[in-house]
Amino acid sequence: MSTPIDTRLKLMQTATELIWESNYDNVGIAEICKHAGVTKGAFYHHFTSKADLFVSACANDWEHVRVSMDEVLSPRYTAVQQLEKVIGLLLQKQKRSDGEVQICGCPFFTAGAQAGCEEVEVRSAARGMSDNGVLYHTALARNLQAEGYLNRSIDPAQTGRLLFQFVQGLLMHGRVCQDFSQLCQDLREGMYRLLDLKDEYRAVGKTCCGSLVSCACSCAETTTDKECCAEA
Amino acid sequence: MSTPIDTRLKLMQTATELIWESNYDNVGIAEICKHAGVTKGAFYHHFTSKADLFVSACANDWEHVRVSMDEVLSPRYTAVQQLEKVIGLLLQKQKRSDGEVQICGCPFFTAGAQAGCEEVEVRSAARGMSDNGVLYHTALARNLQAEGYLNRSIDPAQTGRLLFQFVQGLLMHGRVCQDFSQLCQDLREGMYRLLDLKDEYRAVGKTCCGSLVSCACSCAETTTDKECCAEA
DNA sequence: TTGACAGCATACCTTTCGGTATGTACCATC
DNA sequence: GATGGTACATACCGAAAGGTATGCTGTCAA
Repeated sequence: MSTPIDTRLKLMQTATELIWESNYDNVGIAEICKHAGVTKGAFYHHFTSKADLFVSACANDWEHVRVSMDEVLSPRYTAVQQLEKVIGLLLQKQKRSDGEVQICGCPFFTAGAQAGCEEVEVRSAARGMSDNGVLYHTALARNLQAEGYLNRSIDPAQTGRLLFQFVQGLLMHGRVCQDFSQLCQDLREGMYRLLDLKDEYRAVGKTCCGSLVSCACSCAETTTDKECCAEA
Repeated sequence: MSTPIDTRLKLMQTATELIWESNYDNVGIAEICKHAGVTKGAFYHHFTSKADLFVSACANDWEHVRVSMDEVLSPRYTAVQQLEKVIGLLLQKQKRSDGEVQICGCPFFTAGAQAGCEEVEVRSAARGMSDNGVLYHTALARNLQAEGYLNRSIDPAQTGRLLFQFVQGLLMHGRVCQDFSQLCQDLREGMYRLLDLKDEYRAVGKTCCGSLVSCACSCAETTTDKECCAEA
């Protein structure tokens, strides 16, 4: 017995999943409905269009991410701890519901960048997600600077953008290559360099995976450490 | 009077243009044909499928980029000159045929990252483009290190990846935001940081645009300096 | 002169897409 | 027990997609 709100949620979650693993244009409404176990009638009862679903799914997903990010950027943690936890969250996100690793990047941002000039709602939703991402990376950069972890004086806003842009590019590249252990190394090293983090606070990137990654993943608290970097 | 090779070339170029400004899934064969001024019959005479056209267009475009990159990475230039010229090339690429600035990123790489699990040819072509990009950025990083422009000892291969990933993310982000002057600043600053380029070789990023960018653009040799960063 | 083939043009096919129109089961309210 | 609204289900639609079948036309070797 499912309530209307369940149906709505299921549609958003299914859309997120499918678009994540493929892309906006390539995932049809029929496919989403089939995977969600509902009919088209139900779909158009809850959403006015495919774009509407996308925007809603964006908001829904961001709400989850935001909660995690707020937790991770809590003042309880030092800025370096925050950094490591953000890295952990990012890696954690690149896993499917079945636990298998599949690097998909950010479906919403990707969709926004992909969608041509048309579909303004989709683009603006993606842009909103992008702004959110930059905002949180900016906060992270600001914290790191304020607590004296950085070698240079930086512009937090610009650094936030750089971090976000790098992460997105990294994930896109990971999507093509599907090399998770390399993704781990590159993510860490890239962020360190963009921030110009002081050497003593850099985790030894050489050994990558293993304890480092599992440590990073564990902060996401949804899976055990073991399965995080199995191929290492 | 157009020769068969003209038709083939026109189709590839048109496909590159349209996909560049939109995306692979969203651009139809009919649209490409219309813009190229040929019919579907002509299209399927030269290409077996849409994916085939994409792969061919990839190769064709890369051939042009490669020539530019080989020129830019010539030993005639110092490594910092090479770096500035690469930056110029990247910015130069973000302009349409009509001269207007439109940040579109790399159509091939984007397509590869976007295309779901299907269309293996498309994915592998995009991956090839990605490998090419990494290769050349690696060479750039190696040169910079060899000539002593960097503060730290780096792994050129990893740094090449980081640079490429960052650039792709930057361009995707630019695609969403369409802020060219910010793109200029961020591109330069991001690359400097990822390389950890010595301070004395960093162009003053604060003033961005203006002479810096036009200088960078001029190396592409296809347009005058004036129109490069008009809104500055 | 003619056959053959490259290089197209035109018409059409099938599938799939986003979206709609309409019907129905259910539950609360009066 | 009639009414009305919510929450769907089913059937269908027009448009556009990628791709095909076939016919025309110019060129060139035999």
